[in-house]
Amino acid sequence: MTRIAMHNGQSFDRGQRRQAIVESLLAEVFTGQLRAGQHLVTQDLAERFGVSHTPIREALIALAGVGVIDLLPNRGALVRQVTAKDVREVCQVRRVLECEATRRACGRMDLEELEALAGELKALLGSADRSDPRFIEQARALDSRLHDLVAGSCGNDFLAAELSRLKLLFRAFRDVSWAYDKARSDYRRLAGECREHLAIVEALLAGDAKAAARSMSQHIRSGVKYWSRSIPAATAPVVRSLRERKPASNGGGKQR
Amino acid sequence: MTRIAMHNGQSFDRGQRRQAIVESLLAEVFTGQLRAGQHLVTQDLAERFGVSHTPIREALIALAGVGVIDLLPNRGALVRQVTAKDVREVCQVRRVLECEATRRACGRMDLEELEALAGELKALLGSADRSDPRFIEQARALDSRLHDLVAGSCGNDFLAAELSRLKLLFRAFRDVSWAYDKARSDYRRLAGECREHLAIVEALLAGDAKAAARSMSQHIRSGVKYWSRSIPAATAPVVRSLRERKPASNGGGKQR
DNA sequence: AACATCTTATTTCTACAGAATTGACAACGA
DNA sequence: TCGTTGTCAATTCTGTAGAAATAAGATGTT
Repeated sequence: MTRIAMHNGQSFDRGQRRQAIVESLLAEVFTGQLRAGQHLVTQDLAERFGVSHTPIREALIALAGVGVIDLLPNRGALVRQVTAKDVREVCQVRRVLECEATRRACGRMDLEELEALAGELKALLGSADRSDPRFIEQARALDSRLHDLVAGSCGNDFLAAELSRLKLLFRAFRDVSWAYDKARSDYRRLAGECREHLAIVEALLAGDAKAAARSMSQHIRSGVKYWSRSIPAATAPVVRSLRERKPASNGGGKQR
Repeated sequence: MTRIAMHNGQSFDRGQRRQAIVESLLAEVFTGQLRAGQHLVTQDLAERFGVSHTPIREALIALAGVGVIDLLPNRGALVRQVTAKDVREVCQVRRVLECEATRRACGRMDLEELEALAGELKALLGSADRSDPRFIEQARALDSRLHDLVAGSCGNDFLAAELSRLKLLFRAFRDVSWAYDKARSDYRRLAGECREHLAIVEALLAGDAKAAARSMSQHIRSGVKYWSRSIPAATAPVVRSLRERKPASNGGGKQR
């Protein structure tokens, strides 16, 4: 029996390898171990994961479907170049969908969960030491919880799935462009985010769908504004030695 | 040199096969040759396309990424069951995004193209014989042109790509549920659609983004309302055992 | 540059190991 | 007797590995 070791130490059996590799590679994109523009060579990955190149190839096809890499016929896979424009565009779409989800979720959400979120957000805002690494961690966790709660309560599974895909893309893009520049985890921004989150949660608690959607829109807008300042510099220097060529369309991949 | 023959008679060389197979299978889903719930067997497909099962597998992975089939580990691929709920959910998302695209496109669009569309829509509405098969054809063509024009002019490539993906899904769902029931190509509905299209185009010509988005929203809403009536009946009876057996003695018996 | 050749990497094929399902058949209970 | 249930071998299909085919890029020569 063959098993493969993944980033998280788990191993997987036959029939689960592709998925395991997909997740592992995603994690590597998030952490910046795989950089934008980088050429992924199937043979190398195969050796690294201790499998043949077949499941690697399949994982790459799946990743292209998510939109994290580009597949060029006969020339392999590239971690997607991310321009500020890409991030802006993804965020515009995300904003529209998050707002819709917020409107739909309003009034159908678990109030206890919302109250708990509100409480934790307030506690976090009141806490003295914002440079505590745990502050960052908690802020991110709360962000995830809020967005997941909204998506899960919007009553539209397809919408929820789309949002989780966009979140994934957004995270990948953001983290790739950040890998070089840790200083960006800027505390003022995080506190601002908390306040935005709180505004959303309070509108949701009040059952005011319009206000909640407005707050959500504002929240994402200010995020875009913030990130887009940091992105162009990070994406510029990546040289692409491959000749530019058209057929960007893989199976389900986004064309850009 | 190996080439494979596709549904449309084209053939493709190495490096384009997966894409070709994806498109071919998509077309078969559209036309109802592949029905919801049907089990896709890689070997059969491989023989049918005259390739080994490797590129077939890859195509199936890509199709799963698009959302047209489900992939069950160690148990192959199923053409997705489509419930009325699925269609509703996809349409909700599509409505939100189409409206956003409409708002963004408003004022940046090619006025000549819009005028031309308006003219053709009016001509179509005025034409006497609505049961002419060409009426249907033209109505659909104009629908495509309008939505493509909006998507292409919205200034957000990612949004445009998302819309084209949703359109694909929507078409797949609609056509699968229709394959049995041709009578659904109902002329009154088509004429109504034309009027909705005309309203959108006129608002766009007037540069009234709000009105255009509202018309677009109305257009998609009325579409959903219409389709969702026809879908439950079509999706209910498609239960079948996972495995479809070939007649042992006669190799000529086509698998449907 | 233009061309021929070499090298590397991708794509496809073939073969086989492991899952899942079928179908036969026996044991059991009504 | 009939129908149900459980077991097991046979079959079919999926998933992976490894080899073969071929395309793209690199190198070297003129």
